[in-house]
Amino acid sequence: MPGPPHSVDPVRLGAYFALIEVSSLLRHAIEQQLSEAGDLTFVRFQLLMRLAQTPTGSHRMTDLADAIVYSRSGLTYQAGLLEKAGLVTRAPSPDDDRAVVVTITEAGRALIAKVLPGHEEVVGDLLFEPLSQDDAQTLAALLTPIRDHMRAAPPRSSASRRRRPSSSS
Amino acid sequence: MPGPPHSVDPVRLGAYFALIEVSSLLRHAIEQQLSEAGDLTFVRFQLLMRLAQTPTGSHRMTDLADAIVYSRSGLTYQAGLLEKAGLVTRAPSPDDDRAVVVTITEAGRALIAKVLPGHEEVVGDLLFEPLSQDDAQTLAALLTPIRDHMRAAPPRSSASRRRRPSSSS
DNA sequence: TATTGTTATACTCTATAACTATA
DNA sequence: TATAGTTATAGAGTATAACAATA
Repeated sequence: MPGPPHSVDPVRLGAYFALIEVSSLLRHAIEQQLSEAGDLTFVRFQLLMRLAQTPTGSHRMTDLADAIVYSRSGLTYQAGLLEKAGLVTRAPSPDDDRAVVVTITEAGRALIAKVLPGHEEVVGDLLFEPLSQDDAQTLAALLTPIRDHMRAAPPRSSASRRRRPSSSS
Repeated sequence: MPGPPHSVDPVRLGAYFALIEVSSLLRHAIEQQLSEAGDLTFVRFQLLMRLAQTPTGSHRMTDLADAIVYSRSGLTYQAGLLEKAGLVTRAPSPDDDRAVVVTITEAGRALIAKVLPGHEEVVGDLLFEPLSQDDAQTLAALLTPIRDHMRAAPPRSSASRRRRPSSSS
């Protein structure tokens, strides 16, 4: 019986599988902690974190969508939930009347502060426990260029809004 | 205004963020390729791959659930879809009449074969493009122990079936 | 005309609890 | 009694397409 026609580099395969598994398990654990500690999902936590990291605590909707993940409509949904919970505000941008500026509130910052220690504990226990400080450094040094590369070359995902040919009934 | 009360190790933070971002972007791209090339989701692809890797092409339901992800009911759902598509079969286990053995079909193997080249291309282009062979080796060497550690210490996730105290309605 | 964002919608997925059957 | 798996159910999340408004 034939094996795979062109066997894949086992080293890469191992790295790839481990990456998938690690991120999947990590995300699972994080979701659970965030949910228990602050009724947050990982996506909403990421959004709040991204906002909290800027001096103004603000971002445009599109920037958030590009940074975190998805479709604009998906972000509108999540931002709506955050706003409803009083964790962010949305206001028209002064610069561009089409744009909406999302800003984290005090309550949002407080929630981050409340949740962060437990979050870090999970990440520390799960991700970094088997790693030395040097290892962590190495890991960052490997992953950062990958991240930049992925960001630079949006190959299939994140095609900005497509427009169909229109016309023709 | 107070910064974070106990600033986090920036190196670890960088590694953590990069990991999240990389896996998220990668998964997005993979989902897209699998969907276009073979009408597969990543989860179902993983299930088929896991099956294809064993000599018999079989696994018990519980083993699959533990290996890939989730709740048993979630796996039942996904296995049902795979079975309906003719990619796997389900049969009672000879050893244990409670157990169900899932087996990949020829069609399942064919679909894997059809989808795999494109899959590898995406992974190669996105994940390994900025990495030397040595880098890939290093990455695997870092991630594998983490994976094993996470598997060994299921901290919050994957509590096997819990049982409430019962009684006392 | 291109871009920003929202809405409506339809669908996929996931988990919890209750249940059956076997060890 | 504990484990394997399924079912019913209910909710959350996501993307696509259509739309309104501004650049």
